[in-house]
Amino acid sequence: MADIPATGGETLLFLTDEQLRKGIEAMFFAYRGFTADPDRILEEHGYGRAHHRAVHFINRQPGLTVTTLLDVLGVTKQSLNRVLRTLIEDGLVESRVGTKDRRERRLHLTDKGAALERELSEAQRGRMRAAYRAAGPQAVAGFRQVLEAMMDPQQLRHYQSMRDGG
Amino acid sequence: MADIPATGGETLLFLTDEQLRKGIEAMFFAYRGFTADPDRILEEHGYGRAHHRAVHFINRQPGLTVTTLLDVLGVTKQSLNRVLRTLIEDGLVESRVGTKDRRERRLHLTDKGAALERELSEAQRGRMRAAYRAAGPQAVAGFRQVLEAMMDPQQLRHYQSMRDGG
DNA sequence: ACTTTATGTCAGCCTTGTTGACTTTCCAAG
DNA sequence: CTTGGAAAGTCAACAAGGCTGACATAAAGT
Repeated sequence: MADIPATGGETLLFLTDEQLRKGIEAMFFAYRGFTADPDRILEEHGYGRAHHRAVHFINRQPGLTVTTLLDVLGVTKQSLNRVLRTLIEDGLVESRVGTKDRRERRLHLTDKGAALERELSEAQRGRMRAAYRAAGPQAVAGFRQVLEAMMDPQQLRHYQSMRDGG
Repeated sequence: MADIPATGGETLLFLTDEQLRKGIEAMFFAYRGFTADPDRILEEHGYGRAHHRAVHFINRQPGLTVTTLLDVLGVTKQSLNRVLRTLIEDGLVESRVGTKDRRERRLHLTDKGAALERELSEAQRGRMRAAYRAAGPQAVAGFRQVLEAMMDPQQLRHYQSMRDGG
């Protein structure tokens, strides 16, 4: 990337519109690749991306409430409920009444749900792993820095709420 | 990131599932931020993301044919046509019969279309610029390396077909 | 003349998002 | 104990934007 040393020691970027547009299109095309493998698997099972997202976050944080999941996903409860209902009906997700507050529904994956989650995330991790290996460790660090800086503060909060594996 | 030097001089990454999952969620949350600003603007104008994508690529490559645009966007002609028709009716896009091959329709933005494109891309570039500045030049290079490695070969082809501003 | 390509269009379907209205359950404060 | 409000679920209706299939037209190529 074109950059020039600044007087203070840090570097200043030449952020031309062309460079920024390149970054924008990189996001667009890469996101397509990012979802391509799970999409294929989901189609075989008769599910969509919305199901993937639900299953992913339930797996990440077993026992989370519907409200929490709504907040993370950023959709309406009606929209989520449609997805959640089919997952529960199909026996992938279990909805347990909260022990302390019995209005809450604590969401868990069943064995069947965990199996689908594994299938989906293995495919997605496979591509991510390949991209990481191809780009190298320094690139990976930069990748995550830029993505984090691109998030809305609310989203960043959800992102950071996890234990970090690296 | 955790990495260990290998015997050959290159580095081997510890690609734990946790690290990969973090990268996956970074993509998910960042993509939401990435589309948030244009989405707001589009809504004011009564358009959707599909219109944004069409306008973006027509602006990038004025005079491109419908078939080319279909290939870049990766949707069906029926789907694109619906979007393209409203853009032409609203006077944002002009469809000119090809001079050499008169079956082709060459797509161009009108002044009005270019104005919307500018409004959208300025918002999106604004966020991208802020993220780039926050992360620094080295991070930006890594960001693009990982994204490129994540694309499908076909998508990579479209991505690379452009002149690179950096 | 015939085939193929590029484009457009109609009809219908699905997923996944939305809003609005309403109910049930249940915790917690008065 | 009653009541307010939060959590959850449900029904209806709608829109955007994907998809398939079928078909029409114009123009290019063989």
